Amino acid sequence: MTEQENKTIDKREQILDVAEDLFSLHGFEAVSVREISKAADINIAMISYYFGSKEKLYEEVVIRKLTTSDKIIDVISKQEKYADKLYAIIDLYIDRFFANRKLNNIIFREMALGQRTEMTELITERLFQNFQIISEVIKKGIKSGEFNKVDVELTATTIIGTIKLYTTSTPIVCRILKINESDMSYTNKMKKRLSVYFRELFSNYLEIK
Amino acid sequence: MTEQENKTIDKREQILDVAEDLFSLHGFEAVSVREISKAADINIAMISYYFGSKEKLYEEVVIRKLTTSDKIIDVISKQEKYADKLYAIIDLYIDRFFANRKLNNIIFREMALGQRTEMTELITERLFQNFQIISEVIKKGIKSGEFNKVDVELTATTIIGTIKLYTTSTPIVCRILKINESDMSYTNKMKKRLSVYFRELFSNYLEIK
DNA sequence: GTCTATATATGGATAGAC
DNA sequence: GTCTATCCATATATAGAC
Repeated sequence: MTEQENKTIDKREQILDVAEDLFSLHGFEAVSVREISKAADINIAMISYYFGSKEKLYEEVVIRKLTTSDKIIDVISKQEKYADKLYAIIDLYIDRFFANRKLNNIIFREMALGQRTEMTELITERLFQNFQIISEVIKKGIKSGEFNKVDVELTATTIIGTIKLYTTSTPIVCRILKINESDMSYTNKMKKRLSVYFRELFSNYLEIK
Repeated sequence: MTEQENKTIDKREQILDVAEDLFSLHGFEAVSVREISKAADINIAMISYYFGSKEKLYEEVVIRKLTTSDKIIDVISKQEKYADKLYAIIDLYIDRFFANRKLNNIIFREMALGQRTEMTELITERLFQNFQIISEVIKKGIKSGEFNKVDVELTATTIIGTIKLYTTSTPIVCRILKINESDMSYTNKMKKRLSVYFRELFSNYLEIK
């Protein structure tokens, strides 16, 4: 790879990062390519040059992180008990949701709009896989006799729904937990607290004592 | 009230209903006043006439349903056990979230944007009240010895988070539950299922046996 | 690859006739 | 209250010079 090619990729990534920030903060329609070009410190024409259009840029912002390969199977296989498998997945999802907060904002807004496009199909597919993984573990746990017979789908949505609320509705969550919104140091404490909470919740609901 | 006044109120309400639909479907920025006026079958100039601006119209769409008085206190007081109080609140919230699906879409999108405006303050305040009511019941239940000592705030967010996922991420939920998205008859079944699920979940987690 | 200048469309809002 | 016509700001996208 030549230095020039490297530079080009950097520029592209730089634009994508800035765009992700802005789209996450204000939504697709509210952000202009002018803003993006200004924030990314590039000429406005470069966005058309690199991506073709604002819409294509938006799609690439979403898709680039959606297609990263999954190492979740490894995480699961390391644990013997189904409960531990589940908790390992939950911890992984907590990490991911907090790390990809911005992208999640974009994704779930797109979901809420509920318009069928190529992109929403891709997102739905991806989120569905997450649910499938959780559901599978719970189902197998039930079959093995380790878990109670519970509503598998709703249990899975409780996990996603609760974590999602924490990463996409910051103002209200900060209000509830009496945290200063500008103080982002709470993230780690929050992740730990969520992790502990799910263990307590499901050790009562799921695990047969 | 004269007939003319009545007609005016109807027109206003009509515009507000149509606007709520469109804002919920596409978001504030993506909807033009031209679209709204067309869909509401009124002249475009009437929106300025009635509301002053697009933004004011948007605010009124949100605020009009946010200021309805609460009968939640009645619902709680009818129940003796804290568990039954909690389940009564949950059922009420399930009803409300499903009934106000469109508005919730708008509200939580506004939350996700996380920009401090007069309106978001109002929304945050309102949502916070919901959390407070749930939290209070759980706290009192713990104090009375009826409930286990749990993470009160996270338990409350699980309730809201799970219900919210069902009403704001329809495509993925339909996918999970293997429901046809266009078939809206599932709503009642879904509400019942959620209600039963929360009872099972919390009878294990909260209630001391 | 990078820039300026511009074509073109669409948006919100309102002046002024009725 | 209702409408048409129009103003003006801002948007995306691109042609063409360098």
